[in-house]
Amino acid sequence: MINTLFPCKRYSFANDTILVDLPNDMTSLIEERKISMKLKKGQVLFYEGTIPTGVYVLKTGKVKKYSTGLNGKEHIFYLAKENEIVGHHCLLSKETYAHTTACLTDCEFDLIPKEVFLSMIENDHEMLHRLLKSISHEFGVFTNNTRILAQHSVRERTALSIIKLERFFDNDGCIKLSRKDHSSLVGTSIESLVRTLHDFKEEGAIELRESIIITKDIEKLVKASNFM
Amino acid sequence: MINTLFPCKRYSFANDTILVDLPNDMTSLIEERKISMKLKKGQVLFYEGTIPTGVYVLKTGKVKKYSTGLNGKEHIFYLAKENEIVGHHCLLSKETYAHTTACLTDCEFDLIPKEVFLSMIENDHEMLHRLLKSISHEFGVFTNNTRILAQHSVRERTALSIIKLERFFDNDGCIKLSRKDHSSLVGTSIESLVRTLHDFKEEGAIELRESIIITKDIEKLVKASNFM
DNA sequence: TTACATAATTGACATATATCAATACAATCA
DNA sequence: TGATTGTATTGATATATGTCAATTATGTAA
Repeated sequence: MINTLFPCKRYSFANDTILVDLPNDMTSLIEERKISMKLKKGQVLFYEGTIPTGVYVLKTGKVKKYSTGLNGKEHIFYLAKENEIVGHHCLLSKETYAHTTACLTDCEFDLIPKEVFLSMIENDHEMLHRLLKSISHEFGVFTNNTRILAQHSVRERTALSIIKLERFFDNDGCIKLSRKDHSSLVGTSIESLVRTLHDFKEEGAIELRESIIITKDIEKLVKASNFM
Repeated sequence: MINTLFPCKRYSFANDTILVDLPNDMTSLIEERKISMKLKKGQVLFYEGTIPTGVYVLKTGKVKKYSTGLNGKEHIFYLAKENEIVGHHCLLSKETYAHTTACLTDCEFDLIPKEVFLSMIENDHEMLHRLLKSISHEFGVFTNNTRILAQHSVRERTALSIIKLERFFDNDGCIKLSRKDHSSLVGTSIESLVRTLHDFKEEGAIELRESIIITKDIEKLVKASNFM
């Protein structure tokens, strides 16, 4: 539905198909070598500046990716959910992590050790191409995101964030995210976000229940986002 | 010098080593199939939304990459110069161009046709890895850029832009860029940029001569950028 | 349950920044 | 050379947004 109203592709990363339908030997290699792990809500998967030990497959739960700026203020530039790969960029660029990844909910991960992952892309062309395609696609998404930050108002960015968050949570329009995280995602202060949400509520675009946002009228939000 | 004052790497793309020291058969393949072309200052190399026909190697000159937003306002997210590859992302993601590329100066390009480039990455692992590394690195740079847009003031971003532009032009501190382009790069209005430049001049950080910026005191700019 | 901590909201206010309008300057061309 | 066009600068003003402070609501542990 929302896809007809909104060009979602240019606005979302979606790297959840990199590991599907791999040849059997790959799948069994992963099964054999993967390290399963669980983290609680709020815990950090890896920190900015540290050295990658592998890539993570998020089995259940949701995480935020952010870098830390002035006064320790978080800037969330991406949310990931089930079946997405996390932490592959820095492994591929052979650098330390450029950002921190922390859990928004309780999470389960499979850690694929560095050498396993690297040997996989060394031996499996299909996977290498998927990776390349995925990362190249993200380039366009980032282009869009920086433009939106540079040119759009807080009100417009907030509307856009709700549209994206509805898709991300995919739960009857219910969005569960703290005001702090939400404001870091939009790139504004908590207070400005709260006021904008209040406006959208008044206008009948959303409902607010115990800090949960429920979308009511996406078309109004699309109009408010002023994206085209 | 500036490298000691400033962590340049996290702030610059630098994809100028992808094609150097390739095996002889690659180099001769490129030589054989490349199409040389020249464009005048102001001309467009390719437009947002069109289909890629190959990748371009910028031999001489400088270009801007931008996407067009509200009211046709440009958002410049990257400047490229001699020896950089342009237009490879969309070829790899198999999408239409996510942005426009236009010449800031007279330019010379080598166009490597799509099928030649794709066969190169198919057959040369080294190049594939360089590409992957380069694009993954850009991910971290973009992370930084969005954070700077979200959290830093126009004054801070302007200072940062001058520091980056000095490196980019690499010409005794002389920066030649129109106010319009410069403001699109910083993500602000022309007037706000002009006023900020005026301030930096007053403070002795830069000089302004016939619309050219000459850096005088980088340390002052680093301080003004407030980047750490 | 109560007490405490954390999160969300609201209000008042200061200010950074965009916008509109006018002027000055520079570049190009006939 | 002057005329014309585009670019840069300055001024005045409105407003969106951030900040600080106070209040209310919510969640959590004893």
